[in-house]
Amino acid sequence: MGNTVSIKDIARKFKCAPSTISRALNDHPMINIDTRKTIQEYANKVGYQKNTISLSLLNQCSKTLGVIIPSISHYHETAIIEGLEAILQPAGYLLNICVTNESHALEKEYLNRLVANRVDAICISLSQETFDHSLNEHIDKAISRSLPIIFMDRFYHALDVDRVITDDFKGAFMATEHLIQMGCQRIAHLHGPKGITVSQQRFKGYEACLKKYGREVDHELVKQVMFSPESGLAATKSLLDHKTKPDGIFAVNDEVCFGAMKVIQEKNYKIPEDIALVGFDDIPLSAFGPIALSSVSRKSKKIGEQSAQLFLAKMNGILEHQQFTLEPELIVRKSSQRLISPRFN
Amino acid sequence: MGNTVSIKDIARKFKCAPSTISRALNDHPMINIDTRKTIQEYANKVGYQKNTISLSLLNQCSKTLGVIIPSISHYHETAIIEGLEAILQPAGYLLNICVTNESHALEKEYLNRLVANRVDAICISLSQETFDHSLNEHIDKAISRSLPIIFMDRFYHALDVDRVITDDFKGAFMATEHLIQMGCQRIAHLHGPKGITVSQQRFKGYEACLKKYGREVDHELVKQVMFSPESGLAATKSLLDHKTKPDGIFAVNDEVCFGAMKVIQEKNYKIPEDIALVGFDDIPLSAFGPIALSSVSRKSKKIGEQSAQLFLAKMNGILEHQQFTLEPELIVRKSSQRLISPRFN
DNA sequence: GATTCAATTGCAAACGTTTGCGTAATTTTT
DNA sequence: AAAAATTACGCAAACGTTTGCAATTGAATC
Repeated sequence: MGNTVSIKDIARKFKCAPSTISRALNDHPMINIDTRKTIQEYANKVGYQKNTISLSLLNQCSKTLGVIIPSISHYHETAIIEGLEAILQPAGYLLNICVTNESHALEKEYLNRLVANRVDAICISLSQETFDHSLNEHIDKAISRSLPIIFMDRFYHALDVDRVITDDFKGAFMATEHLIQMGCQRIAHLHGPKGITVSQQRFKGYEACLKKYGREVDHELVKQVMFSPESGLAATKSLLDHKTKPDGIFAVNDEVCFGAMKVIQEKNYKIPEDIALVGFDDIPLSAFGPIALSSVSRKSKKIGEQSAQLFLAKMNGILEHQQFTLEPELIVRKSSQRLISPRFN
Repeated sequence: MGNTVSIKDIARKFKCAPSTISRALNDHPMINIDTRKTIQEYANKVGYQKNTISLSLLNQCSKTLGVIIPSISHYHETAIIEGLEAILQPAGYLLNICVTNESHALEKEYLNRLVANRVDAICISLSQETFDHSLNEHIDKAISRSLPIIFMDRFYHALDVDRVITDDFKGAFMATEHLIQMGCQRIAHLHGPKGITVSQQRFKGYEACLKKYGREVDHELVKQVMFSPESGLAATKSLLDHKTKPDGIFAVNDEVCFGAMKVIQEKNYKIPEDIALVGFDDIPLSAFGPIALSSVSRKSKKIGEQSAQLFLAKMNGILEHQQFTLEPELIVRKSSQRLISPRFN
């Protein structure tokens, strides 16, 4: 830092006003063309780099987007970040990424820090704790200072906000319907963590689909899991230990399915003949598990791209709130593609 | 933004100087205790939030760390970010995360942008293109302006720099030695992308271990891959199509192994009996693949934590360059744990 | 030769906050 | 009652950059 050179330094060197240097560096026609060139060359030589901080202060805009996410260890979140960067890098923005680990306290802390840093907007996926305890004054406060907040995936109420989500309900419906069409009679559901919108929506889609086909949700067949293979394994084990085994499982995400596949194979059931399996997220490894896994893609990267575009629209003064709901897509692979009728019928 | 309230606004309200407000909000004893309370309450009521940008300008430090990584789609990178955040969040820092997609142009662009934003330091893992063409003037320039640069994993020469890496050589050596001890005679290596340090180091470790046991590298058994399961599948297929098949494979990472396992099973070879397999990175799904995968853990989160601590040391004025080399750990699972002798002997 | 005009450049304020120093006003000490 | 000390606050500069406006210079016009 000691050797950072500023416009003032250059001005001293040339014995002229900082404003002249500023204009010269910005190629302002007001400045003599030769003067401009000379100054630009000198600035280049001494490695002058514009200080964006002073600009942020002046223009009241930091060219930075705050991103708050509950976790960064799954494909979905990293794909969102890739989508955000794909759009915002060319637009000259930087990303301040904050991971809350599903903690409400951290979410609040980070939100404050981003506001203090005057990010131009915040893209947020709420933490589980924020849901569980409806602790959302921090969000309301941020909105009330007219800082654009864009919700990704998880939003805490149906208020008039900006958001980009996937139609989880529909995705779950499609997955369940697919299992039914594959001849599954007892379709279990590995239900995600309680408070989270996506868990709830996926359960509702599952429920609605069963209802459409004249079936009821059998609560013996619904197990709650975390978003991890270990959790999926444990839950599936308890499903298999039960007297009425499932012949199909729709799980809240793919990692959970990897755990499920493990224990199903250990118990020598065949996938998909005995138990058909559909996950959610379509992670890059889904085709490379024990059995190629069928999965609902929620267009994770697209969520990032769409959020970024919504953000850019906000920056251009479009103030109306917008809601985007992306269409999920069912990717059918071996884990649910039955060629023979199920053993338990 | 319209309704952000500043110290000056509050000063107008109380008909006093901004300096008084500033001191009051910072609980400076110079200010009358009652005045302080009154001002603090008012500030709280109107939702005053300190503008950190002005502070950054004043203090010449932005409380932000720039992070430049080539990709964000693997466990390793996200774990690094988790490690960085674990240490830097409590210290009051924010992260500016930039993903280069292995592009030199983007790396350069992001580096400039971070410098312009006056981040306090940069943690960087160089892009492949930067290696391939030795395009590192941008790094030298950044270092010459005495901006602390901490290299993670990939560093471009043995210069006196700050860096935190895993001993890839040793990890590869351990993996190869393990395969030898499991009775493997023809150990193949799925070699990562050419230019990258980690690929080279892992190959060297593999090579050195073979040499230790009086063997030569058989270049028919070394295939180059990208860091993806698809690439691993293709490379393994070509290995298996060859007349002299391997009975052990050490792969540059776990994703590659997932591809390898797929094709090995399709061809009805047994893992680990016919072909034993060891990967690298120990991703969360490694135990949940087709076969529980043995893998070298490179302590990804630890790299982030150590880098963060090195950064904090720099912020505290420790100027000497430091190099940390973390010890890898071999996690043995089923994919390499042979109970019977190999079929091809 | 006075006036107008164009071409360059400088001045100063602004963004929000902190901080050393100066200065009142009040209290304590002699 | 005068001197000294304490308390509480204001002034102004600083960080780096931009920008409207004023000012200077020189040349062109009448």
